[in-house]
Amino acid sequence: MSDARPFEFIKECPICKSPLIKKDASYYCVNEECPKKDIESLIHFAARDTMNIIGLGDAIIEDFFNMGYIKSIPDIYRLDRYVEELKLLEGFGEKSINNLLDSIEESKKTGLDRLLFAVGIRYVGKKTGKILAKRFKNIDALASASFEELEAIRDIGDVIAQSVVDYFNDEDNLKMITELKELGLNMGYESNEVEEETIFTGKTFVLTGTLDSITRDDAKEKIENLGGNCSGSVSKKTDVVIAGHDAGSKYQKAVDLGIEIWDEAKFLEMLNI
DNA sequence: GAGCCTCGAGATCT
DNA sequence: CTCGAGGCTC
Repeated sequence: MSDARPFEFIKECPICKSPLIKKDASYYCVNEECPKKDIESLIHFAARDTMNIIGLGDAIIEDFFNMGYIKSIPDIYRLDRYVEELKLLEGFGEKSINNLLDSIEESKKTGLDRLLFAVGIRYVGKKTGKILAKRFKNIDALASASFEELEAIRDIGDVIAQSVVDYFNDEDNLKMITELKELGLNMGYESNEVEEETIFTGKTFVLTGTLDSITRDDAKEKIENLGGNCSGSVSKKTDVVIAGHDAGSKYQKAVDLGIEIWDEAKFLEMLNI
């Protein structure tokens, strides 16, 4: 790639035929109006880490988008209008559609932290969503927060503060939030974290290697619910490294830095308070 | 010492 | 991205 040009055209977007540009390791369509962006934002919304709607994966979202059933995020919660029609689609039946609608209904309860991540506010991901949800408790309080108020929060700097202010100043975004509220989505946040101190409280953990009895995501969630933090890399700020089998460089670094190491058995024992 | 800048480390974002 | 450390100026 030549440095003289701002970007290099590679190929065309399969959806709208506009050129694609390469940014980091991925290709992006230059067309701001490209429907692929809408599809991707819907996929992100329904994904496991966000609203966790089972039965609404990327392929089905793309199909439903192209067929006109889901054009926007609120449309997901209006899908029940088409229930009889959907059951007739190839590959769907009574049971799969009912399961899908159940999962959509269930996702309404999810809560503000994941909802903030799901709607795609720039720089607001899983962690920042939780920080904001915890601090403001409901979406109206967040929507009326000032830049100064946001920037004063730990781990929120000027860039994220501005991004949040901009998001809630946008009429389209506000309209969508209102619709979601009317459709019955939970716009509040109740912490499921334990109040009392645990061995995990305030400590930073790093997971490495393979754990047999629990997935990495579940382990992370449990640690966080018990008041701990998880990070991806070992540093002098790491308190404990949890090492499954076949652990690699992170294990070695923990040894070098003299950081406490728990094996899976020790970790399970600690979870079992 | 307050104010401003740059830089690196660590963590996060989609 | 955020933030704190360290250097520099006034």
